Amino acid sequence: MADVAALAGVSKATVSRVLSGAPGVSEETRRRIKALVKDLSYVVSPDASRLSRGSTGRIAVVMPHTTSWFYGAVLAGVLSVLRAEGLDALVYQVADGTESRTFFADLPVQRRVDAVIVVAFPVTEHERRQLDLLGMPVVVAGGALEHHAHVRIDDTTAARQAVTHLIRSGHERIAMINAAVTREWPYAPPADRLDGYRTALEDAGLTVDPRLVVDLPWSGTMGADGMDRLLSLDRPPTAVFGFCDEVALGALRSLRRAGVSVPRTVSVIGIDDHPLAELCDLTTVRQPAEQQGARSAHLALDLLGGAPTGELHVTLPTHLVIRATTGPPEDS
Amino acid sequence: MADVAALAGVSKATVSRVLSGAPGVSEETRRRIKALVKDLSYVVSPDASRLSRGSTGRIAVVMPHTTSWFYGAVLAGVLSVLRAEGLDALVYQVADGTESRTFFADLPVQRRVDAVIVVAFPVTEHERRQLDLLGMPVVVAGGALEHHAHVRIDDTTAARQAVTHLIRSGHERIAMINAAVTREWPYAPPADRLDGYRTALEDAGLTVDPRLVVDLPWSGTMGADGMDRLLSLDRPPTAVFGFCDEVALGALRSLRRAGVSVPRTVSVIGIDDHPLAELCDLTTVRQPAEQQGARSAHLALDLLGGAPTGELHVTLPTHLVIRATTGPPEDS
DNA sequence: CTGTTAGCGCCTTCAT
DNA sequence: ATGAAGGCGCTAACAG
Repeated sequence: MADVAALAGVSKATVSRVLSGAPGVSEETRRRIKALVKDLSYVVSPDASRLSRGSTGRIAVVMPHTTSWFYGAVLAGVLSVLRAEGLDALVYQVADGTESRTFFADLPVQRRVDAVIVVAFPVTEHERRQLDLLGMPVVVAGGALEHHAHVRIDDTTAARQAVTHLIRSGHERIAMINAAVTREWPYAPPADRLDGYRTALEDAGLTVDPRLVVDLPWSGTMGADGMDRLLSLDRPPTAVFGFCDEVALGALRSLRRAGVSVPRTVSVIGIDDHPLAELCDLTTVRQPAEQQGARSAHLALDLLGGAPTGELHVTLPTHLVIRATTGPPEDS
Repeated sequence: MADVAALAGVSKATVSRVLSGAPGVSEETRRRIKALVKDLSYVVSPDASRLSRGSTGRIAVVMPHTTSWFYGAVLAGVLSVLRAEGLDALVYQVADGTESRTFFADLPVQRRVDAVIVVAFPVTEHERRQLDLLGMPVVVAGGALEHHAHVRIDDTTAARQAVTHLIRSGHERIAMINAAVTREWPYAPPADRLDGYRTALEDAGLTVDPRLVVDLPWSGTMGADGMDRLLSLDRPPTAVFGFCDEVALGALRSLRRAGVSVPRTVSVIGIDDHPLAELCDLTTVRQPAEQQGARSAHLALDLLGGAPTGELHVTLPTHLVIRATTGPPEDS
């Protein structure tokens, strides 16, 4: 910048003003400096700028992993909003317990970012306190956290929408394959979807048969495993509600391999509307993943702006998407 | 840091030495300062540190989108390596033509990072030149770029593995549903997979029937659309090779809806080994996405270290994964 | 409107 | 082994 100033015959201050669009520079010198800057293809050093300005111009996105659709979509939403605002995103992947421990112990985001967006992450009480003493805005996408802004869906409602659809189709023996929430697959509050399943049944005057609820730790094939278990029952269910689409797709595999007709003999429904759900003709409840990311980013920006103008706790709606894996039960 | 120095009764220089692990400090003062630092839970400002040191401690990851499995997996690989090295990742999503244009015009990564990892991105000649004048290491993951390091698979070979598997199973009328590469879905070199398809057929003494090659611009359902087209042929193929798993899964949907038995009447194969391929029992050729990310990150680190010790052009192997969507043709 | 003067927080010679 | 001083590149008061 010193060079530019010298070549333009002005002071660094003036160049700085031009580059930051600050007022108080004559149109003419402004034009001259701009031309020179373009000529030299000069760009300011954000770090130096931030050092003296105070803010980093970056925000951290913390997620357990980046591979599955949900996290990718949330990230996409965050990025598109931040880019528009000229902010950079630092992505931190905090997968297993070890990484989580060191992350919250070292808090590597300290002094590196102006705000943190935590994506669908089960935060312990201790970790929450760590987050608090970070002293910067924290917003949660796809979950909730005491004392902090968040954007999410209502998991209980989503589950009810799914199960109610099955009930309305005439089903009475409805099973649920539930994912025990772990560090590796934490993307919904532990019990919300199960609660939705239960209340939907109860509201319809149906009883909850504990044998029809399969609880498994997350794995790529847990949906298939869960379905196998259900198929080995004396009286298998006529419909299955999967914790999420990936679980439901796993259930479909077991049914296909077992030669069970879908939806004639067994109906299957999930939650998410994963892109591949469409290709598998899976009935599901859609949740807006990208929007959750985008709204979180907006919330973070608001918080940064100092004026939390809107609501700090956003719940986005979910919608039933009926495809080909659900239908009336065989004997009805 | 000034505070720490004052409280410890030493100079900032000493504190700095301790914090950066530099030699020339007595064990005793070192211990004392460390304790104090922990007490105050003080951390250095990376920005300030970098300002005076010169490097940013960050590297940029540029990808067309973050939603699909491949990109997420590559990102995961990159992140795990960088984290181990204490480097931060700035993620840039450059989706459509407009974003791409502004990205390469403004080069927002300038002065913000020490190196750039470009993920599976079709770079034009002009853009390549822009990248060159960035003056920092650029490595390509999942693709190749003149003058730059890269990590990828051999797409031609992968396609040959897939098609050869079909040929060995006895198929002769083998179709390909090819994704016309676009900005939105650029994750393989335009013609490589098609070439692999062709040479595999030719090597087996089979003729390439142009009617069996469907070229469609990328979309979520292009696999299904392509399959519909193939099914409407006078003599439909007995096997279909999809550009990638998502295309193959789309083909499966069309076959299922049309009541065509798989693999009895038509076999289907893809490339990727997408996590859901397993749930759909899809035969495919696996490519190591996460590894491509990890290796790219290592390459970037090497380049940063100044000593490009290893090979700068890495090609990772792919493997056939046989599942349930391929088998011998009906009449053989 | 423009230039001068201080820092921002840290690292790095060079002395001591 | 430690301290003092200068500078990294830029912005933010103040002056003019």
